Amino acid sequence: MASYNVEEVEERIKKFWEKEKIYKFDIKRKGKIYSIDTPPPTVSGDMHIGHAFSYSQQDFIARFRRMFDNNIFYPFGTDDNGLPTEKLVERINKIKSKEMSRSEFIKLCLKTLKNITPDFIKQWKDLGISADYDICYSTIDKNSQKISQKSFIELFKTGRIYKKNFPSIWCPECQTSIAQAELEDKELQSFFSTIKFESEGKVLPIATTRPELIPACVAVFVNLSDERYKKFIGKKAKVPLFDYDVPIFADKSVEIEKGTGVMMVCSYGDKFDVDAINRYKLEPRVIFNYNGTLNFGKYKGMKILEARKKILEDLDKEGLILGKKQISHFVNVHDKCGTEIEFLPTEQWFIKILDKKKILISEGKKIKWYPKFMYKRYENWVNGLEWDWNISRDRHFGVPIPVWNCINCKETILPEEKELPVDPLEKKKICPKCKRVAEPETRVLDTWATSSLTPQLASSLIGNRIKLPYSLRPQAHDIIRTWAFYTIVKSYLHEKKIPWQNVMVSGFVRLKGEKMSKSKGNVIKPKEVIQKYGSDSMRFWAAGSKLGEDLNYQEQDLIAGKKFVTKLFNASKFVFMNMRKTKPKKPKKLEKIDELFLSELNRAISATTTRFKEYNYSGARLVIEQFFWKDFCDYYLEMVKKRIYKGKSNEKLSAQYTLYQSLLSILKLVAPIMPFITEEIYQTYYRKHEKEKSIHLSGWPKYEKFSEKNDWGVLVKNISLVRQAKTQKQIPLNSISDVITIPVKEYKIIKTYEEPFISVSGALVIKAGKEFKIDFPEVKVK
RNA sequence: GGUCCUGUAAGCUAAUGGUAGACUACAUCCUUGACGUGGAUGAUGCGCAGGUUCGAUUCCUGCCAGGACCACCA
Repeated sequence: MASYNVEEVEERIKKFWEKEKIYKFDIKRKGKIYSIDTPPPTVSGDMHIGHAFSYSQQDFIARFRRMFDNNIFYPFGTDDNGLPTEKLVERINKIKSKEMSRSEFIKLCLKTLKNITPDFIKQWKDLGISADYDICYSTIDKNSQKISQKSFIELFKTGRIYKKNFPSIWCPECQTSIAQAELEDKELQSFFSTIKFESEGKVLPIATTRPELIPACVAVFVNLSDERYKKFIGKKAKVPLFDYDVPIFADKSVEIEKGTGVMMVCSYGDKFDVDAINRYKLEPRVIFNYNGTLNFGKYKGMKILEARKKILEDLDKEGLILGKKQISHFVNVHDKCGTEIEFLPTEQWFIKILDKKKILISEGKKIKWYPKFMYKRYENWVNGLEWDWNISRDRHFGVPIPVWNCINCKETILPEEKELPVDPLEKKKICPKCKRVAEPETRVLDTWATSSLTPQLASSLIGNRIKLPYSLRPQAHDIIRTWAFYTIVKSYLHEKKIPWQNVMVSGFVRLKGEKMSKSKGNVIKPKEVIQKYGSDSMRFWAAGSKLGEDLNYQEQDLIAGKKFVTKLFNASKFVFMNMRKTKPKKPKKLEKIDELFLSELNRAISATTTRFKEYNYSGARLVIEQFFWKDFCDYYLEMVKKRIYKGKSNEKLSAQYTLYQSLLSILKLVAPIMPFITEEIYQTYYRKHEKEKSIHLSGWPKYEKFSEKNDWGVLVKNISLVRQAKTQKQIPLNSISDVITIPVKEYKIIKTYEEPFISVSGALVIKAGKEFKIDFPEVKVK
């Protein structure tokens, strides 16, 4: 152990942990179980820095709890179900899923996943995430499919799940319906064109950003109190270019000031149109195919944007455009692909949730959110819900909806539980009523319908021994409206329970205040950071900001962690350089200064423990950092050095005992944040004297009441004054000083610790006086 | 438009109703038997305006700036 080789040590320690199964969950271990509903990362090529950030933060808590509570359930999972995986597989294999059969594509997905998942998970191991990787699920594995399908069947049987033909949010790119939670805003440049509609020979101008919807127009709305258009109410309007009539209604939702004050209702431009068409029982004119092309006339087959351009040209030719201006506005897009969404009438499966908004809010309130304000985001989301949860997706790769439909009698046929998991496409079912072959449901479940069951998925791997609520759900704030929300929904609907007692919500990593994204090209790869600085440093960095706060990434911040590792390494080397061969027993009488330092240690343990318990890992880091570097290294070590070198045996033993114990405690306090270096030091110096085979399995340091006296502070202050004086005089810190005068009030305290004080200050005489003063021997001028 | 979060040194980040503390960078000095990948010292800071208070960086209100989420987007 000459100098600390980060790469070599971390690799070796990692192997040690795996070989010794340090993080293996054992239900028989003593102590209350602390259970964590670990987030399953979406499988992709590389870990994102945001992952490194938030998984480190949850691992601090996991490691703290492992040492504190003794028994921790910390499973691992991967999310590889649904669109992101499909897209990844398409990219890797350079194919299009819709051009393959479902079973072919699924096979390819599973094969691709098998190839890339191990390397992906390895990055979590490299970071030192202390999950039990043997308790590992994938959201697409057979067991997960079974549990997810079982959930569907249960909810269907209780009437929570229904099927409805309804204009739903549709992504023309992914060609599937999606849920409200999957919408995102995107700013787009667009033309706001005023189009000439007519009614009885008079002009009715309508402004729109979506002229391609003109042929889908089924009504025109004006405001009842709008003097300009009042006279048209009840009459017909002629739709330009397409030459058919639509009714003109008065509707109070029309804002007089907006656009021209006249609006067209199309099937379907937005949620408002859906609502309006229902209210007035209008016959929709659906002009889009599922793939986002138009379905009629000369525009047939054109993509929406293409058709928009063409229709504008045609309108222009006919002199039907009254005005045109460029605007930028926000539109709803699909969060996975950024495509503008449409509303298309399709038959979809829904979980009814709108009637449970109130209770879902009160369920959310029962959970402790860290930081607290994150609860508000949940509440806002639930309050703003306008759709039931659409759980069907027209995709290939996902958990199949376990249903057959009888076309004849409309009966929905469910599988038996023992048949699960089942792919209806692969199995024939006969309608029990009509005795005819039923049609298999072709769609799959929304990926959240499965990942909202992560507590059950993980628990199922150990015989369902972990019950709701779990102790902790760690996650980032972007998925409060999805993962957190849906998990609360399912736990309530199935068990009438909250899924977890606590939620800790991490912030985001930013770069110069900006969100990192591939498109901006400002992505930092944790792999490379770890290679350069080590996992301990990476984790130390992740502990640098409060829970829930975003953190600006800058490479120089990694230096602090790296230095801290070196310091721990060197301090430990020093301590054991002067240690006896056997474990130093507690002497009958401790030196005063050792006693004082142990009491300071007590204080630090107490502060760290409190902070970790409150998920305040950054506060904990601050305390330990300060205590180890300043109090332990800069002051205590300096004070005991000489005694260690040449003290009498009992004096020496007192120092050795104190050093041994306090360093061990410090290492334990640091262990949740820096698991590698602390394990390395533990194995090198402590293992032969201590019974636990890993520091991470050792008990959290205990603390007792400590005195409120501030002797340590006084001592530190005076030593600091001595150093200040020497620095000002530009002389070495170990130089001798003649007389040090201490203020009367503090003199008594210093006198109590005279030996260590003299040892550090090099004073020949200490005396009481009015104020602090230091005299140096006269230096003869050459 | 609504809800929420954040504004502290050059950068990053704490605590606090009473002298604002680390870290990185910077400057000066110190090579002493753990560590120069070190030690010591130093300089620079509470977004703006009111209010409550003996006293506000902290509590309240407004404003400004940044961010998140939602709504609207004819």
